[in-house]
Amino acid sequence: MDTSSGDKSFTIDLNTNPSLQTINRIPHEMLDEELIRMKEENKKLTTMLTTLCENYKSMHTHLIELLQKHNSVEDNSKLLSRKRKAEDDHYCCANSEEASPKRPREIRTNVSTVCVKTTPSDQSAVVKDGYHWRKYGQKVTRDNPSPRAYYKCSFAPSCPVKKKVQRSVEDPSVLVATYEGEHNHPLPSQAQVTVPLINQNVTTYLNKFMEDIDTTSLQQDLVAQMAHSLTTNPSFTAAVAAAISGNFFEYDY
DNA sequence: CGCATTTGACCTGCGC
DNA sequence: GCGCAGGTCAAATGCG
Repeated sequence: MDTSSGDKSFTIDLNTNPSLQTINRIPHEMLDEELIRMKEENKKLTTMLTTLCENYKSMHTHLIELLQKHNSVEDNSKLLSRKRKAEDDHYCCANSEEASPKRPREIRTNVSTVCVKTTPSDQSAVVKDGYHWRKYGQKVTRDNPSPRAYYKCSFAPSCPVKKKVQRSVEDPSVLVATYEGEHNHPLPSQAQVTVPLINQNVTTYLNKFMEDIDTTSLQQDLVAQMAHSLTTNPSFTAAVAAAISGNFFEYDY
């Protein structure tokens, strides 16, 4: 793969169907060499992962700072309704498992928001996340002409999880789903799961952040490193495939 | 017939 | 206390 070209498509052939008979015919010395190479690749990947985690941490810290600034500005704005302010408090504490001190009666746990891109022809406010939901209400809110739908998890009668789904004001093709609570049962089905775009709070920050950095060079560097590590070593891809198929421990370390 | 959805009424919290 | 807005309930309705 030529990462220096303008082609932004990125595919990795993991060689997921290696012939184990071929592997068995490889001399022992070569296997040792491959093992050493794999360890080196593993080190590289570990280093990359560490770097990514550090970048994520710094971005997360930056995000929290920006959100705090953003909320302080909005608190001073008299244009917002009282309920909207309450929602901002709620979003501020999303995923932090902190209840608002102003609302001790209402304990919100594990609140998360996801955005899901839909096709323009798809007018249904349905987010396929693998769980079974029963719609129990719909309301048109003041700040959004699109109706907000209220769902309860219907897979288990005792499951307390609720979901609100509403189309985004900025982009009607984007469904914003807010989940409250935690499922007390396993995921019934992994099939037909709609891939969420990203946490809504992160979206705003990332849009600004990505304007400030050289995304092209960053992406090219990352892609080049990952592609090089993964594709130049057939043994690595064979080992990955073996691990996936459950044969990883057949390797004699 | 049973279940899910719809929708108007009602409840609740909050600011003035 | 009143009004507003979001959230929930439950009877009516639709559908397979």
